Amino acid sequence: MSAAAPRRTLNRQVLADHVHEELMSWLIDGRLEAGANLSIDGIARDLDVSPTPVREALARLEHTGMVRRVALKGYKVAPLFTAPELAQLVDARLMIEPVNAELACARSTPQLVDDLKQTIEDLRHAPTGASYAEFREYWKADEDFHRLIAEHTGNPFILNAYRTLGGQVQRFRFFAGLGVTDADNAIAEHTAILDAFAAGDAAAARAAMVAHLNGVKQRSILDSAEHP
Amino acid sequence: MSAAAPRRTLNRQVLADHVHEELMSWLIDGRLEAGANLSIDGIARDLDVSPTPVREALARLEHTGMVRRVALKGYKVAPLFTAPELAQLVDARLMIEPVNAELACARSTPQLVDDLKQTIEDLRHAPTGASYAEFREYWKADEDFHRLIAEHTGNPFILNAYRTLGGQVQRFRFFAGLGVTDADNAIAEHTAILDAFAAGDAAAARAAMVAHLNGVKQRSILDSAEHP
DNA sequence: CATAGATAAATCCTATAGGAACTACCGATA
DNA sequence: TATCGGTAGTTCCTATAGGATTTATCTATG
Repeated sequence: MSAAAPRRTLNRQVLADHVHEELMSWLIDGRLEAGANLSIDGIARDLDVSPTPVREALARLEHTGMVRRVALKGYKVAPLFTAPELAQLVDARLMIEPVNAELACARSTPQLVDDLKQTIEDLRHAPTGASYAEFREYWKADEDFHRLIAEHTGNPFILNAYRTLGGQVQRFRFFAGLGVTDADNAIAEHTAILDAFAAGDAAAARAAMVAHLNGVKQRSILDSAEHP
Repeated sequence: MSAAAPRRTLNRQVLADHVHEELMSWLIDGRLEAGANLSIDGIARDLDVSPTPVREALARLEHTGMVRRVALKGYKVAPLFTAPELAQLVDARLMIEPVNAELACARSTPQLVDDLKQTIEDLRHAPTGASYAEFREYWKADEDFHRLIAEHTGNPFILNAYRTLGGQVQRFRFFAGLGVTDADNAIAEHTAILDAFAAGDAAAARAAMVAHLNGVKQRSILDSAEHP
């Protein structure tokens, strides 16, 4: 690149971050087929970037489970979940999130209740169309609700464990297409959890979270049966 | 590098993997001070490698929590744990591992029982000296015990969540220096868990794991009070 | 016709070059 | 003396070059 001028000299931001976000959005939106090869050079060409930042972005992405790496072979998009895997994912969430709800409720603040209420409002108003952009708004509101609770446990390790699951949740939700089908259920169940928070009833919060996740589990299994 | 011949032409393995393991061992062994700058170029010089694989290794390492990154600033060794953080870490383990014990016990096999017994043997025979090499043997036996159980839940997401914690456990264990002080307790408590597995009593396995982790929590707090 | 070998392309991986920003230090000037 | 400015060094970040290996294609031979 001695003839052509450098493309981004004043753009004081890390290119690898941009690549990372771009790939993330491709993966969440399902623009990439499961099992597809993620060629480093190819992505670099597509994004008009050198392979170096692509390499770094993929390395960061690997631990989310959305991308698999084989040494000296390259990266691939991880395969889609099977129905049993969907159930297992919710089982793992059932291990963590009810405790989160109980802990967060015990340390709840009016601010938290307001924030949670806001995510439910967002959920209610988010379009449930099939478009990826729309779907993402819905997903974000849903994710925010659960993440806020995880953050309010006050335990960073728990939050980290929840995040580890969350990376997978993204793909799971897209795959199952729940954003379109179970909005009413999700809003009702989130509201039940919120009510427990507002009342300061930690045991009820825990129970409501269990009920919610069991609902998610059942509905996702049904959905995945319809879309083999 | 046109004059000097390429250093590793036949070495058919990824250099970034080697750098990754090397950094990991530096971090676990405590050879790196907390808060120290991890200069990409500097590490490259030290390991006689170009910055590219170092960059990739650090990107992979970031999610373990042992290393922090600030865009355009570089990487630093994460600060050591405080006593409340140690307690929180065990709290997070208490959320996951008792369930693991219950699930794994329900699906237990003679093979698993044998493997667990072996880790206890290793624990018993591992030197408890202050040398890093010795300490690592002890830590590995301990880690194997807990990981085997997590693997036998049959739920890859749970295993993943446990691993997320595990990355932190490494530093925690080194920091607190438990490997030297509580070997007898750990062996006894692991044996109690093993007995429950051998008897096929899932509830007892769960209870024994709770007791073990509570023991770890108390002892680590005591230790960290002694070594401020 | 089928198969073996060679050529070309794609790919991963590492090294190197160089730009931009920050830091430290040192000398010159008000 | 104190402050300002410049220079060298370090560091992060990205681009580019090139080696090694695999894959695909195509040709030549049995």
